[in-house]
Amino acid sequence: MADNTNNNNINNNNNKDEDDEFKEIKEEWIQIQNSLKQQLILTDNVTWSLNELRYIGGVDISFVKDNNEDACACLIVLEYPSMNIVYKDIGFIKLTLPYIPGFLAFREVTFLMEMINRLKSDPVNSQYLPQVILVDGNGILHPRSFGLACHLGVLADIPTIGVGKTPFQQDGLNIKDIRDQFKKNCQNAGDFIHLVGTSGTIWAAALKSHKDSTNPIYVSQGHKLSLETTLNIVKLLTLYRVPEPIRQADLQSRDYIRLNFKPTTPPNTTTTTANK
DNA sequence: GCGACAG
DNA sequence: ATCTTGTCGC
Repeated sequence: MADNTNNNNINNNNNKDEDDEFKEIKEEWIQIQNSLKQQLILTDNVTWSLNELRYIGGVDISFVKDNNEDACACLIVLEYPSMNIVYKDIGFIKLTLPYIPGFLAFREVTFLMEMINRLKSDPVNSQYLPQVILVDGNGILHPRSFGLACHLGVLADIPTIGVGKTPFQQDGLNIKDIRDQFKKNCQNAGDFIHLVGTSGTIWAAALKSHKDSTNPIYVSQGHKLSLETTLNIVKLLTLYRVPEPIRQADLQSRDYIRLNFKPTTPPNTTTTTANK
């Protein structure tokens, strides 16, 4: 009865933390996404044409600082081309899962689906069900070609677009090369470069969305849209660096937290005296 | 051993 | 994601 209970490997205590504390759950999640991936469509698969684009959704989740479970989820529907907000679903949520790089969908997608399903079943507002949803996170620009935008699109069966502010570096993609090419080739708003991996895969586009933007946004296919159509839609909806549906969802959810979040235990645990 | 790692 | 002031320009 010695104390060498886990000696399957000879030297396994020189790594960072534990050896992948999420290894089990990751394997499970990969299987789930592999299954969903069979339903993913990366060509134009919509009944409308661009000049019939009217209702566009944007989703985002904002977080409370120093707090791992309280957050605010928001679904915005904009009318194009007026850009008026015609529908808003916003409220606090309780996060249950951590952020694990490459697995953002599992942390956020259930809350996004709740909002979409609420709209789908709303007798008054279901007319505003968006024709396409812009997602704060990548689409196929992802280690397993299935980012949050893809995951949400398949579950909701709605066309989606992934919009990221930082890219995954995979398949030979490299942030320095991307920035160099971007700086060289993208001078005006609307200019973009394709992100082509070593394998020849076109993962996304780095888009100069606004004339004053130094950094690109990374636009990748989510579901049911070609990259070309995806980019055309993003360009139509961009007034600032971040496309308006996502920008509005972000602004609204941040405001909501600032105005409505009440800490349960204020940082006043020291003084219980001196009230007169 | 080292770098990368959406939000 | 969040922490933060100013600053440059239209």
